[in-house]
Order: sequence, then structure tokens, then C-alpha cells
Amino acid sequence: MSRASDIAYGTIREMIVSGGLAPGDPLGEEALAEMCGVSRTPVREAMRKLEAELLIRRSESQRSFVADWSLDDIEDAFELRAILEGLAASRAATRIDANGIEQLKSFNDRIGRAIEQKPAEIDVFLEENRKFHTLILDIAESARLKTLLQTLIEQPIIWRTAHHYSLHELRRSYQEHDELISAFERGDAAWAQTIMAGHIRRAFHAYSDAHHGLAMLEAERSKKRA
Amino acid sequence: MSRASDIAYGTIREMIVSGGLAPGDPLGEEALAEMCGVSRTPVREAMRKLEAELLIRRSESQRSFVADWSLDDIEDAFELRAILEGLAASRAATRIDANGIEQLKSFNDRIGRAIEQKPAEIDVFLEENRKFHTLILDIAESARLKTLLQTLIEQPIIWRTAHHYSLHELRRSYQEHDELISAFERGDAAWAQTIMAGHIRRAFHAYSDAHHGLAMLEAERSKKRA
DNA sequence: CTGATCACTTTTGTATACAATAAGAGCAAC
DNA sequence: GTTGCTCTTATTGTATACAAAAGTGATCAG
Repeated sequence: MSRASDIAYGTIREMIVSGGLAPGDPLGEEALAEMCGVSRTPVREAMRKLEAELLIRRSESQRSFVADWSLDDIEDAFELRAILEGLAASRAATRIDANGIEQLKSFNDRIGRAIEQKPAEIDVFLEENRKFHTLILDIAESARLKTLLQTLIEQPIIWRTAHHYSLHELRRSYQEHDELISAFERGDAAWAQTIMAGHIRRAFHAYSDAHHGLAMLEAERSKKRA
Repeated sequence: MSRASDIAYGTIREMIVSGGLAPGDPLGEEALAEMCGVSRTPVREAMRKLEAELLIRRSESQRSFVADWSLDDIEDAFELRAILEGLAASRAATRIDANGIEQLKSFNDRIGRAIEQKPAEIDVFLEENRKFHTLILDIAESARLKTLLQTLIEQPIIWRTAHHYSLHELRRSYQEHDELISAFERGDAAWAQTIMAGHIRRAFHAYSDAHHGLAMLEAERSKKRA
């Protein structure tokens, strides 16, 4: 993260994700360049990337705005991630070796220890969790799948979910990882796929409950029916 | 396609896809800029896009080369497309209305007429086929899914497959579209999903047979086993 | 007061110059 | 002959200047 375009990417992304910029806010290249302390060139590059990740929306006249994510959009992102990570798990199950399983176990061990601390070490959980999922994606051996998933995963809400996990949910997550490892040990692709898909869907519901609440969710549903 | 960056994108892409540039060939920004008749700035933008589509590979020192697609890579692309278009079909089945079904029927009617000409009008087939799949993707109402699929679909081999279809395969494709419409009329998401996934997988095998031949395919397989 | 046109301002697109960095060639030491 | 070094050269990254396009607002006719 030392190149100017990376600085621009990180800075702009952070401002969008943190809420410093509200959905719908216009994003002028010049203004962003000044904020980031770089020129327009790297800012443009960063903006194209953020646009591909759907954090930025462009009007037909090529002007850029902060995208607004409805709950439906977020559900979309999780749905896609569930399917694609499920595929990754399925592919990994037929390709993983003893060494890979060993590594996964070690990541999940650290996750297990982190969540049993008082208070639970969420940052450790997040980091080891990321390593866990990334390793599976590598073992799946599909450059395309990796590219697609990374643009999804780099998105705002998805990895932050765990900050709102209850201890029960953290333990559940740990337990699912363990089950996933069992599926890998048996080379059972179908099992691995379903566990992973469920694992991600659970993350969505945890997010949804925490951020919107069941009442609000129900309100959205009925609005949709109308 | 009038902006310089679009010209650059189209030109470079065409040179890669047509084989004017061989896999592994180095891609210097300056050289490409001269070929396209534009400056380096739009060329860089085009290259980033092509890199995201995996047509271009970048070394760790940021130099670019024409990517080489093994048969495995191509199978990957089709596998992902099968899953994602399957999801699109599934989502579309629960959202489509009478008007949408009418449009799909009209596209497929034109496909049916085009393939029964002597000789079959492949260009018409390709165009209507594209419209057919694009409409389903629109009806699926997922911006993310659309973005992901479009980067996959814009890729070289995938849409060219039909140029190698036999009349039998063209008819089969027409028939599957028809079945898909039936699934939509019944709102049967699971059915729509499986037809679509099979539809794409069939396209892969048609491609694979035409370009590599069964013997070559078998050779790759045994090499992999070794 | 409404609507249209035209000039002006702002914003994006492209070209180019310059800076930083990595590859490659040539030379020296071993 | 090989290894390691430095200097040169080629390539990418960044900044800036300029061109093109789009938005904005004022003025004037109806």
C-alpha cells in the first residue's frame, strides 16, 4: 500500500465504508485527489476499481457518486458469496492434501482460542478467519473464481459482520470450520459445499439481525410484497 | 466505442483473441499505445480492464503479458458461468412477468428461424442468443450478479462456441431455451436453474470437442492423473 | 412568469513530461 | 566460467496541462 493509487483506493474506500461520505454524494476526481494528497491519475484508477466493486456508481454522463446499498443488495452479495465460496470448498475438497488440512486446523485452533478469551479477540478471529477462507480459495485452484470472490469479499459489510457476532455465533462459526475440515479429510465435495454455503448464509442473517433488526427486516419484506 | 479508452480496449482485446498476440507475449504500454493510435493513458485503463478479465497477466514487477488459457482455465470459466447463469435463471423464474416471457419467446423464435436457414445464420443466432441471456440476467435483478457475469461473458472463447456448433447442437440449444421458457411460465426456479446450468455445460463440451478433440482431451486427462 | 438560448464554469477525458523502479548488459573479481 | 556488481536502458507510475463534454445560470423573447 505505498503506491499512490493504492493510497487513493484505500482512502476513498474507507471514507465510503466508514460513512464519511453518504450514499448519493458526488465524487469529483479533483476533490478526491486533494483529499488523498495525490493527483487525479491514481484517483481515476482507484475509482474504476471501486466502481467494479459497486461501491461507486457512475451516471450516464460519467459522473461518479457513492452507491447506496439496500438490504437487498447486501443479501445479493452474500448470496453470491455463498454460492462461490461453496464452489471453492467443493473444489478444494477434491484437491486438498494433508499439509493443507494441517494449516486449516492451525488457523481454526487460533480462532478457537481467540474467541474464548475474555473479552473475545475479534481482530485475531477476523485475521485467522480470513486466512482460513483464503487458503481454501487457493487450494480450489481457479484463478477466475479467486478474482470474482475477491471483488466480492473486499466489500464493506461482509467482513465486518463478525464485530456484531455474539459469543454463541462465534462458537458456531468455529464449529462450522471444524466440520468443513472433516469434509475435507473425507474428500466429500458435496458436504464441504453445503457447509460452506450455510456458513455464509448464517453470516448474512447475523449481519441482518444486528444492523436492521427483525422488525425492520419484516417491514422491508412487506414493503416488497406490496 | 468512440472514446480513446474504448478503442484501446477493443483493439488490444481483438489482437489477443484473434491470436495476433500469442500467449506470453509482453505488452508494453508504449507499444500498445502506438498500435491503437492513442496515448498511454487510455491504454492503461484498457489494460486494467483486460487484466480483470484475465486476458492479461501481470508479473509481480507490474509488467504485463498475454495470458495463456489452458483447457482447465476454459473449463473453469464455463463452470463459473454455469453456476452464475443458473442462479440468474433461478432468480428470474420468480420475478419474470408475462411481458418478459413474451420477449424471450420472440428472441427464441428468431433463433429457431435463423438456424433453419440454409446455411444457418450463425450471426443472427449469436445476437438473439445474447439478447435472450441478457434479458434473463436483467430480470434476475442483481447488479452484482450482472457485473460478475459480464466480465465472464465478455471473454474470448465463450460466445464464439456457436461458430462450431453442428446443426444438431444448434437445434438442441433452441430446444433448451424453449424448455427454459416453460420453467419460467411455471415459475419453477429449480427447474430453470438446472436447465440453464446444463445448457452452459453443453456449450463447454461442444467447444472442447471442436477445439481440442476427444483424443487431446483424453491426453490432458491422463497427463493430469500422472 | 415560462421557456429557450448562449456564455461561462465545472468536470471528465487524453496527451505528454517527468520521476521512480526494474530489467539487462557489460565488466571485474574470483 | 561463473558470480556479483554497477551503469545503462527500458518500462511503469505520477503529475500536470490541455481538450472535450456536460452542467449551470443568466438573459431575453414570448
